[in-house]
Amino acid sequence: MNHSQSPSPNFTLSDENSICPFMDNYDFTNLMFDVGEGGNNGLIQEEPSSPTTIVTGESGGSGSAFTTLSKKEPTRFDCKNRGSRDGETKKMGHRVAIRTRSKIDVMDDGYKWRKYGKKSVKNNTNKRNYYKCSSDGCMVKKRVERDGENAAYVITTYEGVHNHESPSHVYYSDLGLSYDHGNWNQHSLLQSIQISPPS
DNA sequence: CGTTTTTGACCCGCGC
DNA sequence: GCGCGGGTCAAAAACG
Repeated sequence: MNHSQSPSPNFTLSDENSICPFMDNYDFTNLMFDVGEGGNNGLIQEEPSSPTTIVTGESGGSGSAFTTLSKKEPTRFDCKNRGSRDGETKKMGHRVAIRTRSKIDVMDDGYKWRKYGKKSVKNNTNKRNYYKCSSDGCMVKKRVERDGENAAYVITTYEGVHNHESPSHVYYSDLGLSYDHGNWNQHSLLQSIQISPPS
């Protein structure tokens, strides 16, 4: 289970990869972008020229549903604000869904994730994994599931915004390095996505 | 020894 | 009101 634990460049994936695991394992073929801000239906536009689609959703309540690449089953991301438990303010953070083609299920985006659940969903023989940021006070969640039809694809959904820098960020910042090929990961991508953090 | 994973149970919203 | 689908909890095991 221990994939690349440390954000160090020395990734030791159990696979046959060794040098550049990112480029080997990750292939951002489809990213879904959904700007479900308020009322607009964040539909994805799948452009053949740039097959990069990202889906983000900001708090919601409003059905920021998006159709996934014209699949037969319209994948819908309903904002389940289960805050009624403790009467907490039902505030959900940023949401980003990314569909990638990768060999491995979980991709190391620089953050430390702790798995807290596994569930088999409908329309998908594979299981969906639920992760939570293990950083203190950071309630960012992440859900990873393989595409039912294309097992080569992995759908990763981030929910929330980190209230801290990623370990890899501080690591590389300390070393004076910048994000480059080796350190490419979703962190930089997410950074570019999360341009409008929730109030 | 502390942290994470595992796994079933529980819980909750929604549709019927 | 009930059942389904999905999300989370929590105890124990596993891991480093």
